[in-house]
Amino acid sequence: MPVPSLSRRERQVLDVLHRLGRASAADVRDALADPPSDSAVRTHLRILEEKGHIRHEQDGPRYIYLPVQPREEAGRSALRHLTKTFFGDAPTRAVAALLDDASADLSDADLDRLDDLIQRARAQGR
Amino acid sequence: MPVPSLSRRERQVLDVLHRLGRASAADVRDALADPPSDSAVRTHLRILEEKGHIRHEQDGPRYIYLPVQPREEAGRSALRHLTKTFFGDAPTRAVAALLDDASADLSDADLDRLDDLIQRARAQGR
DNA sequence: CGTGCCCTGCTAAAAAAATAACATTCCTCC
DNA sequence: GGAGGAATGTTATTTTTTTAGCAGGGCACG
Repeated sequence: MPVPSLSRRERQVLDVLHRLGRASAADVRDALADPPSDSAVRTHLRILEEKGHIRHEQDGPRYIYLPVQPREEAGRSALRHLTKTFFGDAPTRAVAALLDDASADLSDADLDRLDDLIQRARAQGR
Repeated sequence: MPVPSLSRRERQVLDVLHRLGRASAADVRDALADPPSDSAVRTHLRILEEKGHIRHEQDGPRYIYLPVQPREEAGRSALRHLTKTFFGDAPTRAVAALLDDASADLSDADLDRLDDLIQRARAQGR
């Protein structure tokens, strides 16, 4: 398990970038529940970039920051850690928790898609 | 979204406790990838307890620490946050990632159980 | 043109976190 | 009952994090 090398704020900022996909310093600040000064946010962005977790593109006068690691991939890795930590490394149990939590909001189409995923897993498993 | 009030180390230590269920200071230290001194671990445990995240029981001469919030519950809450951050708040997509990642290791019994969960969700949805 | 505004980079200071040293307490076993 | 060992509590120090102040550059617009 890789030691998380991010401080609390850095984690927050990086999460925001994953959520938004791409964002300016001001966007990030707006998305934080507990925002520090604009200048502070900028410092974190600069440090995250130094550490190689994000990069920026120029957009006219301003920088637009984006995560280096694709969202999907970062999500998988976070899921693995979470599954280990809270679900005894049993993905099925994590899935159960997700479904249980969300079941009220799932459409029939969603459920069909899930059935499909399971079909695929069965097919692949043999 | 609650602002995470835990520092990096505190998060690590609490994760270990969730993973192990219950653990002494030495157990926690052993479980850390990058362990500081025994004394440092103890300080974190004491602080986590002050903050109300963990509690301890006396076990003979030593303390056994455990999370206050049940593992399952903490897991759900972490899943919600993760789903928002990395999967556009779409639980189905988180499930897809989990299954995709784990499909090779899932037994038929696991898959049956998942089918069952989906059945239930369908039943509940109407 | 030049003034004001918005952005970035740099730097320094304050606050929080992480660590470990040391004292103390309690139990066990001779 | 005393010595040794293992655990906890307390406190101090170092390191990291977090924050913001301030200078500089470029663009838009009067």
